[in-house]
Amino acid sequence: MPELPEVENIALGLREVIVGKRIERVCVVLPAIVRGPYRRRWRRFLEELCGRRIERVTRRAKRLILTMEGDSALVFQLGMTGKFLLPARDEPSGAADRHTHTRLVMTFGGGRELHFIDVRRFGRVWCLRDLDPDAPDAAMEAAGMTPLGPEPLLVSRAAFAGALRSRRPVKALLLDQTRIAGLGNIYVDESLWAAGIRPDRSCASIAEDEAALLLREIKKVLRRAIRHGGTTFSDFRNPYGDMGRFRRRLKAYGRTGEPCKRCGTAIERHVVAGRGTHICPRCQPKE
DNA sequence: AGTAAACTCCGGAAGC
DNA sequence: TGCTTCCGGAGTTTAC
Repeated sequence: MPELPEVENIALGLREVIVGKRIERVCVVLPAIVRGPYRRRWRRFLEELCGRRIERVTRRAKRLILTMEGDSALVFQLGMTGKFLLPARDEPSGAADRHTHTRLVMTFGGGRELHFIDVRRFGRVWCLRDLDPDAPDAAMEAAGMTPLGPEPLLVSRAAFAGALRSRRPVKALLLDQTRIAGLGNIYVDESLWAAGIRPDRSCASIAEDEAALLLREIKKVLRRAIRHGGTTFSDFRNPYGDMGRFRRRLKAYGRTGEPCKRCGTAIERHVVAGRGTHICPRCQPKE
């Protein structure tokens, strides 16, 4: 599942290849993924992109943003299984994956292609105008996209404490993209394990120093995951087809029954906020 | 209004 | 072999 670190790595990988490239054509294989004001006029919107250069490849939370000359933009939300692939220049589109689950293909001058692939079809792409890549929220909200909370790597301690003002379970808050934007199931479980906080605890029970610790651990986990290329749990790949290397460094997520890396107690799996949740019952005590 | 749970989309994987 | 169930990011709906 692509969360913030995976999308950051996708952006890094795409940036070095496609920035400055001129779009020759965009082929939408599955029109149902297109959203926004141009949802029903995407053909025309995408035709207008032809001949323009890609100016920026950026990330906002789990969204990947391609900004073109003239401030038109494509914003991708990858859902569970969305990924990008940059087939090597001469590769004759061979992978079976590519034929059956490719949802959109951009072709650049020189013949280089970018494929958006998404098995589960939860991924979406928004066609936007007048997007400032350094402040994309205004354009995204104007197009009807759900407003996003602050970036976890940039948010201040005070703003984070504010985001936690609630009586809901802390895990529910961390997954709520309108409160804080970019975390998903994997990194929420990892951060809560690192901070020694039980995911089902009410935010109201979390003291100021615990919140500060939690934020520090969130930032540490995200930075390490970014550095290691993200986590491949089932099928994440970067645009070159490489797996993330962070999986073997996970401390809680997906380790049900295995010994806690801190105390040796078996990791347990529960359901919190409707999600599979991994905890060490000893390191993450009740209240 | 805030919250929570249920339901929707979808197909691979796991279980029977 | 073939069926059923599970899973989840995010949006919507329903109920308190």
